[in-house]
Amino acid sequence: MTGEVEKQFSEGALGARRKVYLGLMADLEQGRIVPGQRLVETDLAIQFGVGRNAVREAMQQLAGRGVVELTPNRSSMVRKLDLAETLEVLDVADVMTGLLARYAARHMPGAVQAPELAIAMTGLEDAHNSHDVIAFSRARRHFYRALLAIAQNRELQRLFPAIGMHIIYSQHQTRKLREVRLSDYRAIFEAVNAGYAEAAEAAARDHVANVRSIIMESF
Amino acid sequence: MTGEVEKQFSEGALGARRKVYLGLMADLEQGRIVPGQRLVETDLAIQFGVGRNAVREAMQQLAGRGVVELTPNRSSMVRKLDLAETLEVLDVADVMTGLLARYAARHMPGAVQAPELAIAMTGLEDAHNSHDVIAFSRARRHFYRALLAIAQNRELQRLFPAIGMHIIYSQHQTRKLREVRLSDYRAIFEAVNAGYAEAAEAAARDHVANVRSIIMESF
DNA sequence: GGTACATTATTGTAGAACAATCAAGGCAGC
DNA sequence: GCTGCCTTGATTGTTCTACAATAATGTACC
Repeated sequence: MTGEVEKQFSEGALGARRKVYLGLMADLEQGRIVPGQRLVETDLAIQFGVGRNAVREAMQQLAGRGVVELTPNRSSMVRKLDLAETLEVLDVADVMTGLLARYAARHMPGAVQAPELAIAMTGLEDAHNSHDVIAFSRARRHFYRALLAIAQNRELQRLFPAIGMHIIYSQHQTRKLREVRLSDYRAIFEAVNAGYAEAAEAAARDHVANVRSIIMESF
Repeated sequence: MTGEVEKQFSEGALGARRKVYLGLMADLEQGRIVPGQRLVETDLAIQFGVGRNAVREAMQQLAGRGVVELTPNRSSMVRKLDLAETLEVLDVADVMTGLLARYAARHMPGAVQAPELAIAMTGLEDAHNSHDVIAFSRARRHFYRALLAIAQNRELQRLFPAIGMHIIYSQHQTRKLREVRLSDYRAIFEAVNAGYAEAAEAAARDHVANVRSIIMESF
């Protein structure tokens, strides 16, 4: 509700590394850091109130997730994608999102997480109507989280968030990459909800294709 | 040629973190560590002659690659997959390997890395004939590396090795998961070499399906 | 104005130190 | 003998200091 830094949970019960990791992820989602930006270890250590070790461990984690790029003896950078690499990311996202939707639909009948998906869908609509870009990003994250929970595939849960979509969203937040998408999400939602695996996969891949074409126009 | 620890390059010019990372990956491939094994930070630090910091950074990297599992306040473990999670990994491997083969085939015409793939294929046959399980693992890694180089997709290059196949291979090294595979690899090789994208994808996915059924028998 | 050199900023690495947590063994009580 | 608590040891989590190595920047000299 407030403009505050979204302290994930009740208190600072988080470990130091996790604090940095979550902090930077939130910073990216909310535009406080941008692709291409240089991240200096000591600055981050001071900013998050942790030791430099913890920062370095978090950077390894973030690099694995495709959020930052590490080059020896150089400051790490928030990953920045040119058009070519953006399309490469989308090629991977295509098959992975398709897999996600297919499995979510398959496991939907009787899934205990079904309500969460419906809530996430509503949140997506609310955020869309509010024209709040950041709220929409968060809602989208919740939506995918619900899909992943339903899909019941631990390897997919591990790897899907490692796809460079975070960066793509961050680089194109300001663009009009939002109109087309709500209907996309609804199509995915309904196919998954109905348990239509083939339709869900198709909707998911259509969505990625839509994102791709919008990006190609506006790049 | 020798049974030595495969010092990747000429000398110890590697950084400390990388030394631990590559060392543990080699240890896994060569069976010196096995899924389920506990890894103690201080031991590794002594073993590789580096500081504990470097070990912890390497563990973050390895966790991102799906090689170890980190649980707070507990020693990290080499990831171990039960049958269910093995199948989940294979579901992801299915679409990702298919994507890899399709793109490799698409970019094959005129690819400068074409010879490397042929060499890798030969190495695979040699290793198979020699009945050396470890040599076969290395050859298989070279084969996929060549495919990734040809496929020209940086996101795939980043994510594909993060799929938990390392662990699957490690857990089933001793089984007869080897007879069927050489012909699989040859099928992929020939489709890719000919530039037949559809056939390459099909061959790759058939291969994963074969691995799956062999594992399901012998589990 | 450009090249060589000095300076600064930053990362890479090791190590000490201590708190926090978990696992295991031992001891007491029933 | 069994159960449950408690002590103890092993290990991780974390910060700090220190210094070497490297890259980026600025400066003086020609």
